[in-house]
Amino acid sequence: MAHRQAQQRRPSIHDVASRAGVSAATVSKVMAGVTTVKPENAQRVFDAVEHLGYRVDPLASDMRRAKRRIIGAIMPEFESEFFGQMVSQLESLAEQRGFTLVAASSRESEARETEILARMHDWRVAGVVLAPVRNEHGPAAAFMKANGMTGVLIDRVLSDDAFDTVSADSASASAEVARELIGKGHRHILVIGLGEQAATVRARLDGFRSTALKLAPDVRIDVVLAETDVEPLRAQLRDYFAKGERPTAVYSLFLKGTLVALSEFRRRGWHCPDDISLVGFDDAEWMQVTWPAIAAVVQPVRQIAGHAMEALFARIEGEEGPPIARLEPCKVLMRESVGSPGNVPHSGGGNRQ
Amino acid sequence: MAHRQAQQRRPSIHDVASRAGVSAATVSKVMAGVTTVKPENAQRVFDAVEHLGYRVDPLASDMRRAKRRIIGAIMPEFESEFFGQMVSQLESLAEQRGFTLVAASSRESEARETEILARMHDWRVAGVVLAPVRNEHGPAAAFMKANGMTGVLIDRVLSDDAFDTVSADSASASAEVARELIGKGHRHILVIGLGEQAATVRARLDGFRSTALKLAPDVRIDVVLAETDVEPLRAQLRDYFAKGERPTAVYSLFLKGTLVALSEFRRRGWHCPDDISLVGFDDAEWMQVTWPAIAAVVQPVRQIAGHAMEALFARIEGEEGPPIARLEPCKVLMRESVGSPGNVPHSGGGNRQ
DNA sequence: CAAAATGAGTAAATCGATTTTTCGCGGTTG
DNA sequence: CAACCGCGAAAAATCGATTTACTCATTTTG
Repeated sequence: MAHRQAQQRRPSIHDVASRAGVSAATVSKVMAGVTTVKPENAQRVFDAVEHLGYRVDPLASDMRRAKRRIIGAIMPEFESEFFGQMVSQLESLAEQRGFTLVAASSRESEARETEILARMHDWRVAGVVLAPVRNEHGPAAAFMKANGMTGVLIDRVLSDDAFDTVSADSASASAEVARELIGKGHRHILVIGLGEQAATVRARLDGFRSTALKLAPDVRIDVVLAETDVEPLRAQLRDYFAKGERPTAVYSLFLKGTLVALSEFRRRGWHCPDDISLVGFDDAEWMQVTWPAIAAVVQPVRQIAGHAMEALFARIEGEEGPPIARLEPCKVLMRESVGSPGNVPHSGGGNRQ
Repeated sequence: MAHRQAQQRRPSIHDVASRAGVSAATVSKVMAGVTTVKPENAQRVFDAVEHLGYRVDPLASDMRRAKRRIIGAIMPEFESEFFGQMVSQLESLAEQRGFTLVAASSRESEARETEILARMHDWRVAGVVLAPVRNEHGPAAAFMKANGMTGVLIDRVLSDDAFDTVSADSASASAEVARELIGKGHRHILVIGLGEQAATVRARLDGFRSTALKLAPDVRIDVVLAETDVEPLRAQLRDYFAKGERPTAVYSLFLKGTLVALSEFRRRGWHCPDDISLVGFDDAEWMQVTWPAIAAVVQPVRQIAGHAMEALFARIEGEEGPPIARLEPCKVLMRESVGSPGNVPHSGGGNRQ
């Protein structure tokens, strides 16, 4: 069978060398673009490469170097648009520099996070982009420090004393949300979030609260924070409303919270923005096609990915100096889910036209 | 500086060997669990491993084998829930078997798809899970065949003469959608899709059409198919409605189509399900929290991923025999976006309880 | 013109494992 | 008692590149 031959061993650098009539070392140099090779020999090597369809084996090639051309990426999950885009960006940026990206999901578990990191250390990756499950003080970052790994922390992180960090400017974005809501006349606002991700949640909460209080000292801000999981948050939110609390706006500090809020509104038959307003941190494609379109804070994924990789490669190439904490500006998209309070619907069915 | 030591070279198998007073070969055997090692020596190896914190370098370990313990995954994109979950699943399944998953996104380009595949071939991956941009007859599958790579094709694929395939049973699911819509009394239905993904689109379309016609020979089925991109589809859909066409239900054959349909409905001020019904292929988390909740065909991601990996590892382990085409059953979730035609809303607000 | 410097290339060491081959030794067997 | 087994372990080859050290020429320099 002729097509069986396809399964044969791929040509190695020695096959190329013997066909070109030079040594393997010379072939290696030609492939690396070293200029001290006689043009004639270089040409023979190129011809042999062409004829045999030779390609450098990255695994063998990486064997001899301490830092291999592999970058690790660890994300809490892959299912959301944010991390999906992030992985996609990181992969393309790594590829541009001739690196291979190995991505793994910690599935929101710090234990798994550390395990994955250990495995990446086994691979002697040149660097790691880590979006920690909780924050920069978790066991994963500690592991990286203890093992002298180079890396960059992103997303659920503010700043660190050992690693560069890149994240969205949660505080400023939240301040802008506060400005918008206060400006529309809201004076009783509920903020929901997940306490686990301490650093960012605090930044978002503080940014929101301080600006809101500055603009309207009489504003009432309630906070419903669940510790770790989404379902408890749903329960707490249900309780909160059951007690008769009736804020005019809800600000969700993370995507799943926005979904929870929406589903609770549904349960109670409330409609945005007539009955209650809603803004969420994190944008998603569907938010602009629903009725109403959901207002959201858009994180600059490309910038975060880009600057994370920039910082990472700088460190890989030996850049010294104290860690840098970067904050990327967000965009706030005020869509139809935000209105003015007391703006009682044209009492009828008109709330849908 | 004490913590500088962390950056030191990691211990190799020889370090372990000399500390345990045995040869490297013996250490290798102990690590591999070979039983022909004297218990006493094994114990000394374990002690040395423990003391030095030794871990096998997977890269070096893979050097000597033809098939390395790496699996490649190529998806058209990472941003959607479907492919996000898919990558997550595949990663975890690969890890379970001691393999590392390298994932890359073809970004809906067949050229990129082949490039990525070539790079994975350079890595001598043991196998590839490929979700082709278009279908099983693209250049990527051809490349795999030509190079004797082992792999499994998933998602936008029906069956192949060289590779195992796993995909959702689009035809049956579409038939069920047809049953539901016809059952509710719809007799003028619009189907929208993207022609590019020939195989699956055809299956979904045929499955829907044949069942609908069988149940109601008088049904009118319009089809709006764009060739490659989503925006042309939006334009065509706009034209279609502008001509005065007024189907009572829309069946979207893919996720983005559902978003396009929804946004077109919005533009025209139509509401589901009173003005028009909507079902989409592919489910998403947000679909159950919007008003109305969107009916959708749920693809069994875990089953697809699981069976794809099963098939792949069987082939890696040398299983012979003709390629197997697997179809995984979908679930159809009929949510509020589907109603009966002419069922003019109980003109009031009652449609919200 | 001899000595030192430069250029171009190769053989061999190296990376960190795995696998094959060889070896030593105590115990059988003829 | 010599030839033979078989076991456990060590030595050596291997995987496919890169890099170091070294060898010839050729060229420059004192």
